[in-house]
Amino acid sequence: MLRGDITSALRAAVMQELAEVGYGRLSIERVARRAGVGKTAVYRRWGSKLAMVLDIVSELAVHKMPLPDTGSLHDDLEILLQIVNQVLQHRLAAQVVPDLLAEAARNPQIAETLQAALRANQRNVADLILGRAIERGELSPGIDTDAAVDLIIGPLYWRLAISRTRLPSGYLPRLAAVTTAALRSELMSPPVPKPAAPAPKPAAPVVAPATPADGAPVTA
Amino acid sequence: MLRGDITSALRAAVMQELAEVGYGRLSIERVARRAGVGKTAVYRRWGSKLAMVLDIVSELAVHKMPLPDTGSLHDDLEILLQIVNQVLQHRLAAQVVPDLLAEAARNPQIAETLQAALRANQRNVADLILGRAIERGELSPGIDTDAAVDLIIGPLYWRLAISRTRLPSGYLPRLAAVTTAALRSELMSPPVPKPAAPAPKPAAPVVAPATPADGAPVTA
Amino acid sequence: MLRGDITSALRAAVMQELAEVGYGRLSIERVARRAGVGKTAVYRRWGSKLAMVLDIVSELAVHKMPLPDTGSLHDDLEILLQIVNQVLQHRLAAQVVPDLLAEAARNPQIAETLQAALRANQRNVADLILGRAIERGELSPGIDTDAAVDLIIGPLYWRLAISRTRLPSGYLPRLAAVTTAALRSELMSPPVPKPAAPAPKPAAPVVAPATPADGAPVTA
Amino acid sequence: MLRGDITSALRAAVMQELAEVGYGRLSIERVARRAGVGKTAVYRRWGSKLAMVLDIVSELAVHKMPLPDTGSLHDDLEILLQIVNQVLQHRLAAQVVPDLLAEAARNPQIAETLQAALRANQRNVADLILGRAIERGELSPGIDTDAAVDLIIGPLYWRLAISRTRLPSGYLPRLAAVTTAALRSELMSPPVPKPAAPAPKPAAPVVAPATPADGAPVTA
DNA sequence: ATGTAAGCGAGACGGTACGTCACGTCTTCAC
DNA sequence: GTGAAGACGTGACGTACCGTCTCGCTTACAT
Repeated sequence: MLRGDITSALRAAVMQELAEVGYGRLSIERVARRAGVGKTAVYRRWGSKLAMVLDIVSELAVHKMPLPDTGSLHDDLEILLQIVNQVLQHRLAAQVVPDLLAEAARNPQIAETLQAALRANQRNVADLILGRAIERGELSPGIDTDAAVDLIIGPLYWRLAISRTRLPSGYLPRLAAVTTAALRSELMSPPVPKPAAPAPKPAAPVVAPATPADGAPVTA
Repeated sequence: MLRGDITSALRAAVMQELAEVGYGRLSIERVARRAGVGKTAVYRRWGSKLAMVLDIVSELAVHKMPLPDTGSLHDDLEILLQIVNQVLQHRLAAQVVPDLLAEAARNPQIAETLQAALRANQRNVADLILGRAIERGELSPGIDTDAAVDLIIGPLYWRLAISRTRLPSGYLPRLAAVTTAALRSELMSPPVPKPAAPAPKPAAPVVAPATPADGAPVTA
Repeated sequence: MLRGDITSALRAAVMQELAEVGYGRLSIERVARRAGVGKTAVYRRWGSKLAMVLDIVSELAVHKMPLPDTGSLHDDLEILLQIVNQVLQHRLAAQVVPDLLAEAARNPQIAETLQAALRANQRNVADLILGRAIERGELSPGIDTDAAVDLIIGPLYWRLAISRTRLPSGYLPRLAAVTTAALRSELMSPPVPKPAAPAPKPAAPVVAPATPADGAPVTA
Repeated sequence: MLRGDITSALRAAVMQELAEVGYGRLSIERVARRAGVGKTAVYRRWGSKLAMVLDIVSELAVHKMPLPDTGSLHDDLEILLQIVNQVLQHRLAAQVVPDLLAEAARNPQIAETLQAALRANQRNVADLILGRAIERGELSPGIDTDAAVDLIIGPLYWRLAISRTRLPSGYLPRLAAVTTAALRSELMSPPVPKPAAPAPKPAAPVVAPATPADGAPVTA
């Protein structure tokens, strides 16, 4: 008969701790202390830090977000970007999301859970917005949907989670417009990756190994 | 008179620890043990974990990466994407970069150092590739260079560091081509954010608050 | 709520460490390791190495030893010498006692504790055995009890703790007999220190300063 | 060609350190610092802390002390006691001697060295004073010389090194007289350890095991 | 109404890491 | 070659948390 108020307090405490110190430094002890609760109360609910975080994060992600369906690719995209913007502006999410994504690179269970959450949640940008656009004939059926998702989400995620600089007014609509145009380009369909001004064979020699003695160059 | 070989061993150990456990869990003791060295050897070089990581990361980032200068925006972009791809494919970088970027959201010193590294290192994608393209007349002088950088880097970073799925053959050239086209679009210059198919004023009301009880929705 | 079994393990470990390396080299870390216990378990019980040793040694010393009371000075002495012999033959005591006594010359707290332990424990050879002998008329009431204690304990302690050579059979009874006779001698009562063959004032000139340049001669 | 002044300074420093912290805590570093000298200066002279201490202590002990030879056992003893008193009153010796003797119980090399020093130095109380007394007929040839040494040295050592209480005036002459009488007693010759008031065989049962659970009783 | 089960906090336990200090060893320079 | 200087690994310091585990206390359901 676990007490619900304690469970809620723990959930909130976990999110705050995740934001403040990240998954790596998150400790059961701090969570319990923050929730004003004994450590046993935590272990009675989840067997480990990982289980605890996975459970809480999964549950949160399930909070359905409204999927846009305006009938036009451009409008769908603009609304989607606004949603993403809104979510990632949230204090907690802005800290927790990149942290968990980074942790996912180390911990397969986290990666899996996040993937599952994304998938269950949206079924997805790709499958819905793009799918509908294809059905409407706005996009070519041959489009590489993975690459399309990169184009749609990538720039905004980079700006919000990495650069973390303010968006100038009009940024989101402009990004929506540019992305829409790019997606419509026939370049997005794999068969003919022929660039406008072809660089015959530029690649390998131009790029030096770039790997220093012992470590890896840190650059993005 | 610090011994160089020990310093190198420590540098390598720090990178490996960063990759394995992340900045949050990185401990001086483990670094020293991994490098086969006493803790004192670490403290003789850096006063704290933060100073150590900042120094090592800065130094690594300084390893100049060759900046493309082919004379055409498209070719520059393609080469740039190849470089980024190459760097982020590296085992260590793939783990360390997102981790440090997430940590940067918490630790201003890390944020600052990473920014400085990026800036010093490239002076930058924006200032060079874009600048030269503008000089050549390939891009409008009024272009929002911040947004342009988001467009260039965002999709590939998302794919390599977040989605972490394999790139299909032809991905990079296609991305370069699409991005080039998008940058050239008159949409990228702020004055006239008039989209092709304008969405009159859809924004705010469409998107619900989306903030659950205590936490934030986890979505990207 | 400290666990008694752990306290016991620590006590034993302290004694063994004291025997092996002495008070000077005794370290909390080794004690804990030897007891198969965390350092915290030690610090939860005693605040410092000194407090720990003092407590343990005090408690051990309190283990009442049976005080002889046979009705005759000689028998009391013989039994006392047997007790002392038995105690100092014990592996641990043989190492720990001289070590702590030497340390006591440096550390007043140790000196005090040892004195207190001795006093509380026996109330003492002087006050009891000698006292009863005086009451019985076996010894003169004017006897210098301090000197008497020196006579009683000194030879055996020297033999067991310093010379550390085996006792020949009959040693203890003989020592008891000789000591008894000496104590009974009228020489032991201060008023008349007149020796049999008095050496009027031989002392000073015969004995050279004997102090070398920088150190002191090591002799006993 | 090691510099003599530095060697002397080191010798003095070693003795002072021995007195202040004892052999266990004595460290090359402190010795060198105290002598105002580099650590290398020490290691060039002695290979280890043990070798250093052994060498210095041996050399000091060799400083011949004048052996009394007055022609009477009592006078010899009184002078001997005065010498011992004088030596053990010396600040350094009072600390160093018991410390090294305690350490000798752990370290065979120290034990051996001290024994050798004593032997070489005196050839000895036993062999000389007692020997001469036997030759003069003052003592029985059958006397247990080891036990005799215990009787001679033990009480004073106990008083000076263990009890460490002031000697009342007349203490040494009285002790010399009592000891002389005791040595002359026919009890000191093994064959007949018959005591005045014989306690047939009281020993074993009277004395309880006295060994507590885990440690050893600390008593002297 | 009482007994039993379970949630709860408190906190002792063995660990790990902290940042510092002292040490014995070894190497590098100045004389 | 003698000396000082100091970097090196080791190990201990006393503290702080951590995850685990064992306690009494209390609450609440079932008898």
